[in-house]
Amino acid sequence: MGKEENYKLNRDKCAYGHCAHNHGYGNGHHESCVSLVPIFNHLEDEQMDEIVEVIKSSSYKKGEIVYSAGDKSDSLYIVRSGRIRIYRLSESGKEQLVRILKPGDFTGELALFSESIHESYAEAVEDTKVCMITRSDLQNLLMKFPSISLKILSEFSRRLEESEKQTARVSTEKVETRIASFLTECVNKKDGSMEFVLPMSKKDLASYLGTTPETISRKLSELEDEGYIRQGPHRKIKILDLDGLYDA
Amino acid sequence: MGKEENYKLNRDKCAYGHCAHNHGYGNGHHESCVSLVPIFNHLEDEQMDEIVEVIKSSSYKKGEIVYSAGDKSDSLYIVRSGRIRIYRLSESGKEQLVRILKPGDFTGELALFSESIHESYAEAVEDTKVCMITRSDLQNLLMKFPSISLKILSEFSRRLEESEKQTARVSTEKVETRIASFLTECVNKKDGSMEFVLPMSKKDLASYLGTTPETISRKLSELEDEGYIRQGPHRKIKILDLDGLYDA
DNA sequence: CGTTAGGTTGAAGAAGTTCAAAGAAAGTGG
DNA sequence: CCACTTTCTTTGAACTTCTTCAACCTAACG
Repeated sequence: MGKEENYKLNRDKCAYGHCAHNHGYGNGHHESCVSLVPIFNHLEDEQMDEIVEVIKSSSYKKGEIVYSAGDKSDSLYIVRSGRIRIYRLSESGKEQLVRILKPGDFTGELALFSESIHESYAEAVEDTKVCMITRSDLQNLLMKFPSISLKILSEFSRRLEESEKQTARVSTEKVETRIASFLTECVNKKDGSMEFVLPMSKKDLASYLGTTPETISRKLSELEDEGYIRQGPHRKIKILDLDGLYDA
Repeated sequence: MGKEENYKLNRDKCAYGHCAHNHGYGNGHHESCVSLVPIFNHLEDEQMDEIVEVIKSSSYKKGEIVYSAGDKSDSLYIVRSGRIRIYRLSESGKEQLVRILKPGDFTGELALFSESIHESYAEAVEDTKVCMITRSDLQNLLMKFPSISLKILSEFSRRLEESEKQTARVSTEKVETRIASFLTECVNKKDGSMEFVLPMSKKDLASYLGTTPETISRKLSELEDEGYIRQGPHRKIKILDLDGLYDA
């Protein structure tokens, strides 16, 4: 479990290594995640100050578990740096990768508003720093600054849309199609460039797409043989025929 | 498309057949859905009045489409009576059932807060009445009554949790397990009773669980042969061995 | 009461999983 | 920086699960 400190106490002392990067950037918010994440960074300085008051900070070493299924959930976690893997274990014990959090993303939402038990696991993929807000503090903030709710609602609806799309994909498309559309989306996110690095291991990709590493490996080879893509070392992938990939 | 009327103008005239059921129930809110749905019914009467002002009402005959993928989305739809099927069409043209809305449920959320194009289809399963609030009206309400946001956030997080669970199920469990856990949940919702009616056709169930009607039919027969359940007429199902079903 | 949509059943074939084994990459500690 | 260990990845082959198609049956609906 990560060490937890009251961030308020440290906000001007820069007790963390990462602060070095933030020195001299202007206003006093750079030291916390408040000014970094989309759900808060639209607020006025004074409002941010109020949030900073209730935020706690915590860090996790690579491989550490942030929370487990069954844990009581009473905080919202916001990633400040690093990456967090969110996954589930099915009844039959298989792992299913739900999503990977990057800086600015948050998790812990489910339990904040409805139930209070986590159903998924959160694991630091690399050394990771997070900000935490407790349920009650957050609810106070939401009542006080309704615009935060709108931001979170916006993020929720985006995520819901994505999750439902993912369900539809896994339940109606065959593996090859799922892989193809995943690759296509990687390109879209890269905005044009036909070359990119897979955002996760093929093992995780298999888990995310609802298949096995063996099948991923085979299907990628097939796509390569058919001339749609080329695989480089270190998970590098180059799309050779985007349109062909779509139809495949 | 359903006929649309400004509900405000009619709220005291009872232009709708259903109003007959509501006459004489006490306060003036029973005629609209405001007092019926969880996201609004916790408010004060005066606040509800304000919402009633901006609500429009609309009704759809069985089989009518409420919205289609690709339509611009600018309203939240709240089901007042009837049922609405939400489904997606995959790139390969297959239909995937996302959820079925009952009275009190809402949809249209995605586009209200982030994108503005529907990715799914909404179809009235039976004659259905809905209340609608436009995006801008809703956003005003949310800023004015922050507690509404909390309700919607709560519903979103519940739905998100459910959707992610569904994704995990479809991607890690085999069909028989998915069916078994679906049946188990039907029992849980019925709170104890081991007998219930499938909430949808087996065709829709197949689409919801990511399989085919043929497979559903076969697996249910198998479960029956193995003594876990008994199928009655009219989609009636009785669970004979709940624990066995869990492990199967 | 006939028409249409939903449901069942069989048989054949496709798609994906599993297991085993070996090779490649990444992390660990000297 | 190297050697070592661990984890990830690839490949083959047997096997399982599920889909598909076609036929037939049954319930729902105008």
